[in-house]
Amino acid sequence: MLVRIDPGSDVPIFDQVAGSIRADMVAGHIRPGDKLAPARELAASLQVNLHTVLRAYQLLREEGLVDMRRGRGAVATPAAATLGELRSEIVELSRKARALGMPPDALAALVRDSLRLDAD
Amino acid sequence: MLVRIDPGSDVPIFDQVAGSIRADMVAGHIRPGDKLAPARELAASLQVNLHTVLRAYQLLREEGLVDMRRGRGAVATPAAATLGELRSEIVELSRKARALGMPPDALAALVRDSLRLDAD
DNA sequence: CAAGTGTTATAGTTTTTATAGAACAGTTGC
DNA sequence: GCAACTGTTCTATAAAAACTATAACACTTG
Repeated sequence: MLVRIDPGSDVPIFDQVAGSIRADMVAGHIRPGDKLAPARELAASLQVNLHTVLRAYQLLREEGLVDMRRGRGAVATPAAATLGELRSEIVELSRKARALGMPPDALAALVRDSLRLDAD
Repeated sequence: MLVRIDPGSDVPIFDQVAGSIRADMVAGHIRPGDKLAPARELAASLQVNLHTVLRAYQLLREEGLVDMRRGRGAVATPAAATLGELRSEIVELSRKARALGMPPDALAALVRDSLRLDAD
């Protein structure tokens, strides 16, 4: 599990960490049953505080993507696999948006709002 | 131009305003050449500070979606029309994500990261 | 029982967001 | 020309969110 963050980004670190892990689930690099890196260990490797990583992990848990228990660590759930079903759509959308020169944050906000609305 | 915001949301107001306007561009409700509401006027109707609305407008300008000049106001650019090309993809992705019970913020982060990466 | 895990609590600093008021500088239309 | 309206810039403040730091706690595994 390789997590990358950009300290200079305006996106919160905990959000970047969660996003990086979600991307690995979509790509199939993280599959159900796989253990995530221990929070303390990941925090050290990213040179970030333990709580920042834990917040990312808890965000993923709220989304049903990981199971967490003290002593056992964080483990990817079956829901992590269903994420892969979105892969082709996301790739296609990204491709078109890139061709239009659309900034990532703008497209993300667009998708977020679309999903938030009751009907499309 | 109808702008809706949710004061209780965790999404910043300026981001919601920009998002609402982008959504109108995707839907074709705002077309190139259309004038956006004057910042002071929109701020008053949303009961929000002038600077908050201006920040949203300037965000859209940085994305090339609007032209702004003092005295003349904010006007949608040709880029606002190309946004509509993304409509079907966004709708389809939202539909699938909703079926998977995916939270809007999680999907948004996924799309954002996908677009940010050099290659898919 | 020891080592490793997430959990909780408290505290403090930094950054971001949002507000407020004022003055400035272009544009438009009378 | 000028009055009204536009975004722009500036200073200042308050509130909220993000991040760090430290410590203690509780469950799991070997």
